[in-house]
Amino acid sequence: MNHPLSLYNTLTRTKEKFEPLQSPFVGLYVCGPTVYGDAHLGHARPYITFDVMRRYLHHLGYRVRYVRNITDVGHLQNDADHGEDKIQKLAKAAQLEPMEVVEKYTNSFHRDMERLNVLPPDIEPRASGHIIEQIEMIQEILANGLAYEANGSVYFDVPAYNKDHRYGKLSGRVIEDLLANTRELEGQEEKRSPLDFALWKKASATHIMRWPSPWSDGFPGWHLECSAMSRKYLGQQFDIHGGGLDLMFPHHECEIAQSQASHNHSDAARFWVHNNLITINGKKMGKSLGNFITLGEFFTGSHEVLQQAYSPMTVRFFILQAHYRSTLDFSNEGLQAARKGYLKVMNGLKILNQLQYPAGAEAVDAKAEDEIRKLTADLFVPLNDDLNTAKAIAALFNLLKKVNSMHTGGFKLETISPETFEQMRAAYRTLVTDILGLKEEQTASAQTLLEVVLGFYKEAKENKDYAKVDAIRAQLKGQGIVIKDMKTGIDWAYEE
RNA sequence: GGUAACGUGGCCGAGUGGCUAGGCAGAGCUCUGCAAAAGCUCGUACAGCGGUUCGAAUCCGCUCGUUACCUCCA
Repeated sequence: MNHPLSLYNTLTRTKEKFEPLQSPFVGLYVCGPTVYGDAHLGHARPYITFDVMRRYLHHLGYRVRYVRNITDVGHLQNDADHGEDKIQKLAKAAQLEPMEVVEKYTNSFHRDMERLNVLPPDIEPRASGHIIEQIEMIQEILANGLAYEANGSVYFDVPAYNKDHRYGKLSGRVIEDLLANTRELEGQEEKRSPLDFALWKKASATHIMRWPSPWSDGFPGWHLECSAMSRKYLGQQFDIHGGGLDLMFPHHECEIAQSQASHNHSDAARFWVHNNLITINGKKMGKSLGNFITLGEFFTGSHEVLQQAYSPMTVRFFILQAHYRSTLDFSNEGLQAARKGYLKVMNGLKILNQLQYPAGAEAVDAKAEDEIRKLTADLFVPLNDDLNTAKAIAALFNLLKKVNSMHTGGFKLETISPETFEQMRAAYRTLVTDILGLKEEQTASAQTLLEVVLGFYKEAKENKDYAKVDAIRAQLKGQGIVIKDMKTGIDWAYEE
């Protein structure tokens, strides 16, 4: 596969040319949601980011297997919940079965993702469905002498592992520094070192999410599922592992250690890719901070800080207008700007679909031809540089100016060749719909009705019945549609 | 405290040594029955102070400020 795609690899802290282990196949694993609450804007970022990555890899000709898990068991807490499972806690409070909670929020997550036009992963494994694989992995690590059992629980032996491998290589941590800053926490007396983390945790008598194992009735440690499931579906070594920056330590660090300790393959994934966080008033949007806005609230506008509802495509565009490794600050102004930008891009797509190359009128001007060819080529260049969607969108706007001029007649279509025209049209469509994953939010039937109304408008206009003309215009404006009277005809556009 | 980042014009946000990023907002013009849309034009930038260089938003140092991870979190 000959292409110039490079990605920033957290492991090496550099951009590296992307080469799959077994071209044309690409294995991509992304840490999925913990399903105990509705997804918020912060969750949308990794899933949109890696959705675009997956779409772009596909565009380049790779055959991608995209695996994104559902975490539905076992996230231990060491704080006020005293080791209770989050899902279990919520279930008790609501008098629900834990799996009922899991199902509810899994469904809600899927709905949100669908609205955001995030394609479903090829495999979406659940942690609860892979207990056996996780137990197997623990046994392997035990056999290699890098874990130990204590009172029915099993812990990963970080200091032992660190003798031959470097625990902390991904996040740049040094074990001595970590030890020097460890706090005394409750329930850790079973551990030999405070850095050790649970592979299997014995369930207390009241803990209802539990599975049998060689060591106790209990549940797997929270880093283990990703290691076990990525190996099962992508192999011991695969191409790309993605997730949020906040998962880098300890989650991904532990994944690397577990994989190395169980099957002796360095790093599990060759590329470790991390998206940055979404902030609100400069602070990370997160569950624990209580400063999050759910995606559902965005779509309906039902949150006090939202000045209006923001559609799924507005949210998607907002996220894509920043590079995935930069923090992105939420603001109403930013969302409103994104909304206008999105509509502008979609209006361009509509225009492009209508444009027809004038038959037999070819009068190619070398300068115009070069200009369009260059603007078209520029569309994809930024994506090869670590998936810079922000820059690609900027390039899109530059081309869009020309497209709009073609539509209004300022740029004569015949000054470029039919081939250049078709290439431009195809490139614009491909970038917008296939790669960036932006789609029309208006239904097709509504558009058909609109054409009918425009017929009446045209008629009133020809009769100089301006009262009717203005009335139709006002009515449509109320629906977010504006009418454009141009020399070349009547058209409509989404009100930006 | 340790580790990792960041600080760009009214707002958002690209940019890893020289070539207009882009969007939103604002001003003007063209077009128009009036509009709208679109196009064209315009303005205030690179936290501060030093340094390297023919040349720095971009490299180095210091100062100030902000954030993230180290504890569940995308």
